[in-house]
Amino acid sequence: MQIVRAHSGDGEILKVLSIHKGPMSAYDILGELRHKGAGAIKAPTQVYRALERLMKDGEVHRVAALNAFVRCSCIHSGSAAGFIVCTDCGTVKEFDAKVATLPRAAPKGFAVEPANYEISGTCQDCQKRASK
Amino acid sequence: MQIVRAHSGDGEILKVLSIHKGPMSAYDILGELRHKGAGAIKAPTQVYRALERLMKDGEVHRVAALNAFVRCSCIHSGSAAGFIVCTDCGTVKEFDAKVATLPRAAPKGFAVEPANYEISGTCQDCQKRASK
DNA sequence: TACTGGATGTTATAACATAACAACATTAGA
DNA sequence: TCTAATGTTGTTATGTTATAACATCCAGTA
Repeated sequence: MQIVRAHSGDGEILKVLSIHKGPMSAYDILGELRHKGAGAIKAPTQVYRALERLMKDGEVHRVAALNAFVRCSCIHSGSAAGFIVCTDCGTVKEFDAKVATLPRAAPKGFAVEPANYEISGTCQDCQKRASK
Repeated sequence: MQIVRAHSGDGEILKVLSIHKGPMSAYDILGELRHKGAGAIKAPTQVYRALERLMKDGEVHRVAALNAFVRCSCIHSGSAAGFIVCTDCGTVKEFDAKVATLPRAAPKGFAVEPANYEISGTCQDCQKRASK
C-alpha cells in the first residue's frame, strides 16, 4: 500500500504563499521561512523542490514573467491556468483559460498540454502613473 | 533635428538572432558575439541594453517561459505578439494574438497594454518521447 | 572652450535556479 | 532480522540570468 505522506516543507510554503497573497519569488519565500526560524527549510534547493511538488499538484503556479510563484486561487478548471500580469507593479490576476480561444490562433501541428497561459504587459494604473 | 543613429550592437544582435532562429538567452548571444570577436559587445549589460531597445522597436520579443529572446517573425499585428512555448525542447511558435479572446476571459478592471501572450507547456512530441 | 546630456564601456554584484553528494528513512525480499 | 534498493532530505557549491554603479567618450551648443 502506498502511504501518502506530507513532504517536507510543502505546508510551510503553502502557508507563506497564502498569507502573502500575490506572487513571491523563491527567495522571498525562503527569506520569510528563515525569518520565522523553526522550520525545516534552510536552502533554495528545498524551496524549489517543494514548489515543484506543489505545482505538480496544482496548488501553486509559476508566473514566468515575474520569476515568481503564486498560490492557486482555483478559479481555473483542470490544467488551464491563466494569468494577467503587470510587469510593472507585479500584480497578477488568475483566470480560467479553458474558455480562451488562443489555441485556435496558434499554428497547426504544435500544441502544448497541459498549458499555462500568461498575458503580460503594463496595467492601466501603471500606465497612468508613468504618463504623468 | 533629431538624427536617428543605429545604436551600438543592435545590428550585431539582430543578426545573431536571425541566423540562429529560435530563442536565445542573453548569454547565448553574448557567447556568439565574443566567439566571433571583432564586435563592440563584450559584457552582459551591453546585450541587455541592446535587447531592450530592440524590444521597444518590436524587432525582438522576450520569451519569459524560457528567459530567452527571439527575433520577431512579424506574424502579429501591432502590439499583440503571441507565443506557444514548449518548455521541454524550447521550441517556440509565434502567432498573432490580436485574434485571441483571452482578454475577455480576464477579470474586469485589470487590463494590460501592450500585451504579450504566452502559452507554455509540453509539446506533443516531447510528451510522446517522455512516455516511452 | 567649457558645459550639458546621452550613449557606451567596464567592473562588480544581485537575483534566480540547479548540480552533486552525503545522510537518513522506508520498503521488499532473502 | 538483515540487507539491498530506492527515495527523500539536508547541505554545499556552482551555474545562469539580470542589473547597479560609475567612469568615459562624444555630439551639440551656449
